[in-house]
Amino acid sequence: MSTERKTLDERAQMSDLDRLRHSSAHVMATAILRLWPSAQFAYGPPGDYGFYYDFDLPEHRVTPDDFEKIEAEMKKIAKENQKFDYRALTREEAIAMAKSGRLGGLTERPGNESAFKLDLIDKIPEGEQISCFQNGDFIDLCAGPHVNYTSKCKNVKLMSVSSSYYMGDETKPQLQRVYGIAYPSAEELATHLTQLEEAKKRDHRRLGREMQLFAIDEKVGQGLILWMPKGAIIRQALQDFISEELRKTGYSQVFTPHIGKLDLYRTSGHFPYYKDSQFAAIPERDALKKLSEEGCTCGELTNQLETGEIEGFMLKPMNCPHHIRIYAQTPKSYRDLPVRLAEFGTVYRWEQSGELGGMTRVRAFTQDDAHLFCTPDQVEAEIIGCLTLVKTVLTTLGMNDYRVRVSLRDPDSSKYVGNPENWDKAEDALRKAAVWLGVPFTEEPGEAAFYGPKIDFVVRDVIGREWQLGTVQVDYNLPERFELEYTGADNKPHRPVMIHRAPFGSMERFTGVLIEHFAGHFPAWLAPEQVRILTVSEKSDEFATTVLADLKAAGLRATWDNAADKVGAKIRNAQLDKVPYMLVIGEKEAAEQSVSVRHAKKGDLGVKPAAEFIAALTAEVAERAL
RNA sequence: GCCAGUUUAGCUCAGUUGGUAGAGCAACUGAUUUGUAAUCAGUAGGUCGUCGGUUCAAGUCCGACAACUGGCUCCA
Repeated sequence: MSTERKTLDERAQMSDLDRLRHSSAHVMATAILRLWPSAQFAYGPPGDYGFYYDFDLPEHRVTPDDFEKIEAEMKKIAKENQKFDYRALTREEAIAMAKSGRLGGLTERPGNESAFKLDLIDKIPEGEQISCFQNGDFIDLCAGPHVNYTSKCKNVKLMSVSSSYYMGDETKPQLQRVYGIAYPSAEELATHLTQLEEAKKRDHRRLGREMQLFAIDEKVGQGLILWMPKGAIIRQALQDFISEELRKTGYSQVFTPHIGKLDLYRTSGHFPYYKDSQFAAIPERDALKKLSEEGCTCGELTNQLETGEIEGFMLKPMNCPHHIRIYAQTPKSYRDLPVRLAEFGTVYRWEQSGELGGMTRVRAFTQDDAHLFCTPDQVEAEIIGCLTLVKTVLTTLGMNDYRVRVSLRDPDSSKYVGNPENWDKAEDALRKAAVWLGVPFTEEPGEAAFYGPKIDFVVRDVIGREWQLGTVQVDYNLPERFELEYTGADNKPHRPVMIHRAPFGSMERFTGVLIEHFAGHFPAWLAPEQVRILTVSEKSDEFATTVLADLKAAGLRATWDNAADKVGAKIRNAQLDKVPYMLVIGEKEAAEQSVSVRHAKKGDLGVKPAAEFIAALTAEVAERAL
């Protein structure tokens, strides 16, 4: 949520829904003031599903226990049907009202001036109309627009309380923030709440545990994913899929260690510049011993590691430097380019503890990484190759709702490395590639990294959340820092361009998003258990044994539920385990060598000869059908 | 890292003003041989997140720490 002031134009275009939500924020502020009159409000915009308001209230910490009270007051205010009145103010009037505590208050509040409102007034450009809105006794500095009456704001529900920094600035004091949702009708509100329940059911953290796909263990460490056998099957299937595509498109696969010398990262510029987001450096054994004998402090050690007086190692925060050194092993000619080095490379980053969550934000993750080294002329074709791969990946998985973000440099800034002509060329290449791709894309000037422009794929999941997954980045910086070269047709040394790309982003985040995308119902090629045989009674055991052996011989992941349960119970269990195919085998099927096929999502698929089913499923898996 | 909330059996949860820790599901054992979403009975399972404090007595009250959840900040 941007805290920048919206222009009047943007405000005039505010949707009816946003008006309702913004007005609901005012109603909530009114309610909170009735309960705690000293509250000082800062900023209360509409959001995706509702609204929030940030405020300072030292006398009371709002907790979810207070929601009932606040909501009751809000309902009362809605019932009072207060009118939202607009009033234009001169800057002097506005400042006077803020100083008296009247802005963002129900009354004048001597000795409790509206400091945030004063600051907001200060931020309103000279010449722009300053205004306030009043509903009942509550007056708030506000450009609007609003709904006409508070009675419109009756379908609201407070959702959570949290904290935020004023203007999103970490150095500013923390405020309390209460989030609520608001809809025009009670039905829409109820629908949204139902959707939230559904979303909870497909939460990858919950499904990951229930389906035993992965675990995060307190003893192992925060943000460190343990892939359990079933999760590992999914990951392996995904890696096989990528590897196959890489072979088809001329990549070379490499392997590199998980650590590298600090000097490597001094050259790449990642150490010590990004040291706060990396695991601490590992000093060399001998250096450590010597320093300890000299009685060296921790601070001195850190210092010497940074300056390079003592050497050490680092868990790799990215794979590029290793790949670069592979490129540099032999002299390259323009005829050798492009060189495409791929690796499922595990990297380690020290994310702040509060940022960790499930599989989507972790401290050790494996990128489906590759680095392409090419001539400036090849950049466009290589980018198109990368985008094709990302598109293939997303299409294969049925993730068709995505947008593409092209991050370009800020033309007014000088922080970028590489020469402007190459930047123009690369940005143009990215733009062309995005057009060629034929999906909606936005250009975002100023969003490029200092080393080059990039394209990100932002995938929208089934419940509307967006995830940044695949990425393709052009890099002029690292080839420079590592002094990479190739010999051109002119027999002179040239500097290659490097492209970083990862279609999944990381195996962890991608799998997490996939779990939610499929709600745990993976297509057969990914499902940890593809088929389960359910026998009706022991009378069919002999045939079931044959079918199981045939399934396994066909390379399918099959099991047999031969417990003494009723078929109904076996189906229920298989269904809860989200096994895509269930084969019911009873005396009838055994007699005709057939299986009664049931699909976890499609239901009853009828009786088929066993051999026919096995052939069909084998084909389905091979073509990675959804 | 910051703010807030949460933490009781593998899972979902109950546990009264402080007085010997409970249910359902799962697991295990036995019986049942069953036809498209739950067969019956029994058994076992807990240092109530960890450490400390108050108290005759702590799952319950207080403190510190940890993990998790929701946000904030961050994501090369």
